[in-house]
Amino acid sequence: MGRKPIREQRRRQILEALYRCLLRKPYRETTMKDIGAEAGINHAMLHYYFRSKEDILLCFIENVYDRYRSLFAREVGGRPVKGASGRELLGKAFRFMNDRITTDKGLQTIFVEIWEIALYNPEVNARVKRIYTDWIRELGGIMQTAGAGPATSDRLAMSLVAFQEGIGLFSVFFDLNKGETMALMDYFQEKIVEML
Amino acid sequence: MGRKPIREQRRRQILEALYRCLLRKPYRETTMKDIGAEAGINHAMLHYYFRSKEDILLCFIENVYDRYRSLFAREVGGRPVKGASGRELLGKAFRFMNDRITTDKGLQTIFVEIWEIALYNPEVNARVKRIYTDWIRELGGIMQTAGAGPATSDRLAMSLVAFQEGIGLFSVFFDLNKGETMALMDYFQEKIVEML
Amino acid sequence: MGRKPIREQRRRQILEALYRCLLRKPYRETTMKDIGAEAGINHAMLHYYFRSKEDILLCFIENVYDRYRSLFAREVGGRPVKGASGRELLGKAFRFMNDRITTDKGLQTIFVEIWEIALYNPEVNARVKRIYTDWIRELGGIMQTAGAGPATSDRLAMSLVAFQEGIGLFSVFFDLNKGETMALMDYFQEKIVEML
Amino acid sequence: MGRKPIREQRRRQILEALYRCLLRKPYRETTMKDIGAEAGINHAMLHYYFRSKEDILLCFIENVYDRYRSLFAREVGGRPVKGASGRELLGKAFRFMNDRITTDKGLQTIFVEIWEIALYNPEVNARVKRIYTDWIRELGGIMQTAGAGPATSDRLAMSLVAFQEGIGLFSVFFDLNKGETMALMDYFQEKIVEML
DNA sequence: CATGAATGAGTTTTCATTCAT
DNA sequence: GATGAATGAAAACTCATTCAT
Repeated sequence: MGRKPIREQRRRQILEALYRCLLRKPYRETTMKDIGAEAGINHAMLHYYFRSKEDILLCFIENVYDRYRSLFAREVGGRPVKGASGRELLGKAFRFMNDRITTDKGLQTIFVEIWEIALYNPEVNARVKRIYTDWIRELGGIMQTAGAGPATSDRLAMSLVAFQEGIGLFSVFFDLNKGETMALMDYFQEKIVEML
Repeated sequence: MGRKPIREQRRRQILEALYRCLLRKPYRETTMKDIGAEAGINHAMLHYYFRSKEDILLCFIENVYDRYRSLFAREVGGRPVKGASGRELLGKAFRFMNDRITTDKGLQTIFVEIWEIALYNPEVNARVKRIYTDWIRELGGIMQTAGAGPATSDRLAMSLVAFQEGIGLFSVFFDLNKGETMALMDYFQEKIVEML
Repeated sequence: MGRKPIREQRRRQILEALYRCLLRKPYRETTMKDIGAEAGINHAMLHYYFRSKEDILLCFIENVYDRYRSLFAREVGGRPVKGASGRELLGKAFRFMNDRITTDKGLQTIFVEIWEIALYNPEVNARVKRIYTDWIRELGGIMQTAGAGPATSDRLAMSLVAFQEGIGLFSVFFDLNKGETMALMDYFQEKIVEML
Repeated sequence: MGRKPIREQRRRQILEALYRCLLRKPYRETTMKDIGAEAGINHAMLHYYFRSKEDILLCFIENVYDRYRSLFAREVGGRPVKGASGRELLGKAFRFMNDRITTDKGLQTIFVEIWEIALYNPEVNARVKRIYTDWIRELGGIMQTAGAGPATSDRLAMSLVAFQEGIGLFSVFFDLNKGETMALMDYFQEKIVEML
């Protein structure tokens, strides 16, 4: 009885459609119809699977965040893996940031979009703030394992993430290629390692 | 001074109104009526003084840019002023960035807004790109006067501006106070000076 | 009793669900999903048991009418029961009206709803008209047994039912309690008895 | 400069259009487009002259009320006019009710509509309640001038208005002609006069 | 019988832009 | 120049009904 529950798949389809839409148009100019078309789904169905357009966005943000968290856990490992020194861990974290985040122009583009929305949308704001807070805390923790004092590591982590976001922004605007972007990041990151 | 033709005066009023509007709402939610009301001008007149809503935005960006260029010229001096050593000039430039730009939350908010629009709007994009290019070039030039080689100065300038934008973004999101923001900037800027 | 075919059971469930829904929302804001949820039945099934939303309403009205007819038959007796004088019968009828109808705020609320729908929906209109016609005729008949001439009894019955509906309406709007409502009814009804 | 301010005229046009619309369709099935078409005005303009569809309705109710209040003042006179005995005044009031309200089928139709909306819409409810309260108070006042004690007059006035509304409702449903409707009203009203 | 999925038409509302005076 | 009025296109969201399993 009843159809195969296809709910989760459809929701994913829609979230992925939003991702692709945001690569072409700002969120506010992306209509429900656009998202539906991109997902190959009647636009009325979007309201069946999500409460509202904003709900889609919120889930989308959550989704992106989760994806990267688990990617990070897989590639870097949240806690210092046995045998890996703090420095090695920090190196891995930097590589992750550079490789998976800062040089992913699509992702950066979407993040600029999300920052902007977060300026005046409290729900989005809360989520964005949490993402950055988590990220900074995570990085700070790793820096401590690599030998930094608590006060320094906090400030350094925040600076580093800010720097990363700035570079990400520029890589989009100046259409930097991966090499250029990484060079900018590397240089700074090396300095940081030296400071520890 | 000679009284300005009313046209210029009105245009300025409108651009200033947009500034205030953008402190409250995103551009795309700001209506022509909002801008008109804020400027104390009938909204139909906005089309008399500007071609379109986008035209207002474009002029607005130009305007902001000009304002800061001339402020910079006044406070720092575009060219190494006779008698000022390169290092001193760089210090002044840093102080300008920190004081007038990065710690001005309103300005930073508006910049986040503009970045986002620039992502998908070619006209805005061109203007924003030019602003950052100029700014990086300017800073690079000063760094050279302060002793950096041309290659290093370019990269450093870009990194510094990226960093600045990242910190500006965070100062908005985490609602950092002036002191906190400046501390983050200073720390990095000192390192840069050391590197020269 | 023999267990009722499930179909009838389900239909009843749905009609009762509509009753409860109408206590919370107007018919036109009540969705099929609402009714389904209230009945504990998948909303698509409503179309299996009824032709359409309107069909549910139509059956609902019939249902309410039948319920009150049989209640009336039980409590008052449709025909002058042997041994009961006309006046006694009329008294019972009045008591029924006051007790079971006019002071039942839920029922009155739903009736206001139904009047309104009947204004523009011919099917509903026909049913509502029949209900009032029957009711007036019934009451008129009783009045005749109580001694009124045919012409007087018709007019009196209609007036009385009109009055009853008016008071029912007010009891909802002014949130009159049972005592207040009955006092208003009683007073008028006594006058009527005197007129016979 | 500027156009002739046509605001009030347009608002009236729209309100009148709503009146005509409500004679054909329930409020909830009346679309803004319907009202616009009926008024001969682009439907987007309705939002220029009124905040929302509900705002139109609210103003409409207010408007109807005002119209009848001033009509009443003109035809009956709010206060016992010098030389007019209480009985005469009461007679005039009854004539007004019968002539202008209860036998106006369009008005009664619209009132049924409004009652229904008032059931679940607090704003409309408040206005409707106020209208009836005022009306009952007014009538009660006149009854006192005609000799009734305060307690009796209150109850009588409420009963009379309830009766009136009931008859109005029936005149719509049974499509009574003016004569029939008035006969029903008159009979009861005479009784009332006798009771004073 | 039952159910989640799908559709299509429709509703209110918004807004940049233009018009008429 | 200035202003209120007008337009038309579009957006988010809703829902009765039907479909597929």
